[in-house]
Amino acid sequence: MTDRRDLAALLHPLVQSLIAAEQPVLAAHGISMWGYAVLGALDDQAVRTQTALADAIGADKTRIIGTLDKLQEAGLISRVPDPRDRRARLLSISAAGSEVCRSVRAAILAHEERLLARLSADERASFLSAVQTLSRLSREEIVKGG
Amino acid sequence: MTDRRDLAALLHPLVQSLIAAEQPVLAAHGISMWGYAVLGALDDQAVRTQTALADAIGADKTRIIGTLDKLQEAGLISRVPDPRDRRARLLSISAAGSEVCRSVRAAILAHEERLLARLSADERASFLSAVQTLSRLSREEIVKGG
DNA sequence: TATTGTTATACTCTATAACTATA
DNA sequence: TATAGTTATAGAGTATAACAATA
Repeated sequence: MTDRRDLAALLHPLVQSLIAAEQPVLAAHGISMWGYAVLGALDDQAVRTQTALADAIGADKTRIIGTLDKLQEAGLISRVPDPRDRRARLLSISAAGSEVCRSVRAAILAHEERLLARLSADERASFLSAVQTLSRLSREEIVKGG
Repeated sequence: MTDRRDLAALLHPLVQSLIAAEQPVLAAHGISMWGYAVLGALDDQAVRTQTALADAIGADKTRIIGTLDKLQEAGLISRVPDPRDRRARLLSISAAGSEVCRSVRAAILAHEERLLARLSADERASFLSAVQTLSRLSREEIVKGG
């Protein structure tokens, strides 16, 4: 191992910059970062409760309410009481929401491709593979050092 | 390019978990995350003003004052008015501070090594190389897509 | 007048607790 | 009594503005 700064110190500023780079794309589509996170989660599969959705994107249930209000108002998601248990809200993405999600993701990935062009083909492939492997670890696994 | 989530979405939770994993180590040495950031910056080189130090670690100048107070009180840094311009504060790390920095870094790197063991040797090397390459980019370069 | 550090203030984000409705 | 969602409140972290000292 060559001497290096810790991963958090290296990655934290990078992530902050990546988030900043996403803002213009999100603003152009009229959605927030949390709105994009919600669309991304619902694009995979519908969800039965807002609490489950919040967990899926690492947010508090109280934190996504305003986001859901806006997405619903914009017609990007559907949010209806479950007829079998009217306490719960059935959440799903609309065709328009799916289109926004795809469009935003394409723009962000295109932007990221320009950054990844700084890496060699080998580095690039291994980097993406490693990021996906590590991002599959749970917080507990990482904290414990699994 | 295989379809994937965007880098910020993949890396943000990972970084949060890495930061959480650092807390016990930092607590054991009685310093905060910002304290560790300051020690890391001063370990490379002394700095003439607090504003320059804040910039170096991506913080606001008003944000590190309490941190500097604590580090100074603990004898981990030296902080004296520049005799040639008494507005500025000459900042440098002490022997004790350097020792704490080294000790904390060693513990964090050892922890991270356990995580990186999940990657193949090839992936691991390319991942670290890529992270260091990307982390050298300025925020402007990343936002613009350089 | 400009700059460095500091303090005071306000703002944003987030979490906690209290409330409503359903079960 | 317990759960889902919502609202209200409070807390942490951060940025902005005002201030004192020095140049």
